[in-house]
Amino acid sequence: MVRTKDPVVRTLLIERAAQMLRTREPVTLRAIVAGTGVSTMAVYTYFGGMDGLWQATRQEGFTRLAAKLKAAPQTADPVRDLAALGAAYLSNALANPDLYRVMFDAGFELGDPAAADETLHCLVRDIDRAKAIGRFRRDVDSLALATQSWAIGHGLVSLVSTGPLPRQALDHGAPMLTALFTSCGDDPDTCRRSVELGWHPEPGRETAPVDQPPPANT
Amino acid sequence: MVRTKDPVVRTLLIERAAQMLRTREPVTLRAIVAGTGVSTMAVYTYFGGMDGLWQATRQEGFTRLAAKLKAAPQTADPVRDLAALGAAYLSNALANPDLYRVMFDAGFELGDPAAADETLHCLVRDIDRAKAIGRFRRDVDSLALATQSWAIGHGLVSLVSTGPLPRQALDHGAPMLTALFTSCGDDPDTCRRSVELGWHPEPGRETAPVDQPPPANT
DNA sequence: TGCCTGAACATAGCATCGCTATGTATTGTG
DNA sequence: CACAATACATAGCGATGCTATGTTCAGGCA
Repeated sequence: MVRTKDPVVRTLLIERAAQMLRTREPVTLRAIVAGTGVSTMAVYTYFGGMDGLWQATRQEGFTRLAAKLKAAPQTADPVRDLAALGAAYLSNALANPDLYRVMFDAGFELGDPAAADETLHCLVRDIDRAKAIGRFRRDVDSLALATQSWAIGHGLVSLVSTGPLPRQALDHGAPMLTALFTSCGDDPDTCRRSVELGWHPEPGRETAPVDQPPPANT
Repeated sequence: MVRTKDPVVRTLLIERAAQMLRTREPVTLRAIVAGTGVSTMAVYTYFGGMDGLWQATRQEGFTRLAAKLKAAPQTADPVRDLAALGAAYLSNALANPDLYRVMFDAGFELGDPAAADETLHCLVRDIDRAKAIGRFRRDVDSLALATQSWAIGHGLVSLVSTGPLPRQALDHGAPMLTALFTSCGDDPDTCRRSVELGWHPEPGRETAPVDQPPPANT
């Protein structure tokens, strides 16, 4: 029994909520605290209620996404790196589909809005690099292009993860990004090759970077 | 009190659920039947439970979308018409944001999958027209391009309607569609003009085709 | 040392949720 | 006109999120 308000209990509850989200169990107050040894009151002292828990879970989703994007490879080809960011985005969303859904569910505000901005900044940085080396025109609005790339990734993964499209539809990402980047001034063939390189993770690295085991035994 | 299993009660319940969705009230069984004079059992005799009601509501969302897309103007310029379909898609989603969210929420299957396919078919038809008149290359996969256009629209409207992006971010749709269609062989400048024409509804027609009044007084 | 205050937690209970078992009224049919 | 079937209302069950109240322990002070 921990006396001081330790972050141990806090992360314990968040991870338990994420786990129940992952295993498709109904995430209820009583079910969350059932296996932890703490009482229902802990959720209220730590998060102020279920909404606070959802908000914290949402934050956790953005944190994991930021970590995934930060771990994306950085090469001399910014267009390739942009495609790699897109692939990492989709990979993260598919690895944590329920966390991803919570991230973009309405009704809850984000505790720290900087987490979402940081996501966009990763894209903006590579876009600026592409402009610097002449791949993209200098009059390209970096933030706008980053937003458009985000919309492509989000649209694809939403329609696939919890929507009507099959998983194979994610392959549309490469030609879509190629079309978008080409419209920013990149040479079509060069762009296509760069995007293909970044989009498909090279064999040898982690091809299925799931940070939690699939729910096989539960 | 209707004796025979009339569709009147059925649509009454669906519209009541949609209304409560729209006004952000918590959509509960008891709240739905509160003002209608029918009992909670009606939901079970008509829909088999709340899941059935959600499914029917989802179907209603697709039906409205199909109607909106069918009402989109048809001109001699198929690329313009494609952009108009995209604009109609966004317009419908913004006019019924909660219905739209239910449409793509996981956990519920669609009663009639043809409704979703019909949506895509509207796009495919105009894409085929564009191929027929030489705007798009003949080797373009119509279904793939339709899916990609759908992903763009869905991604944009998801991030705006219930997400972190401001409404103004919808303007990204035009350059994104232009980039996509240009990659299919259309001339960049011609494509941009066509998309602009279809994207922005001409003044004089209905510019805000909301089929329900905005919740101003509630 | 002994007590006292306040924070951190457990316990019990409330209003409400979705859902179902049961009762009641109406319609069609012989 | 009696009977079966259907459509609906009522009451209640288990479970939910949440809160009011009780209980335990850390740490300051005489």
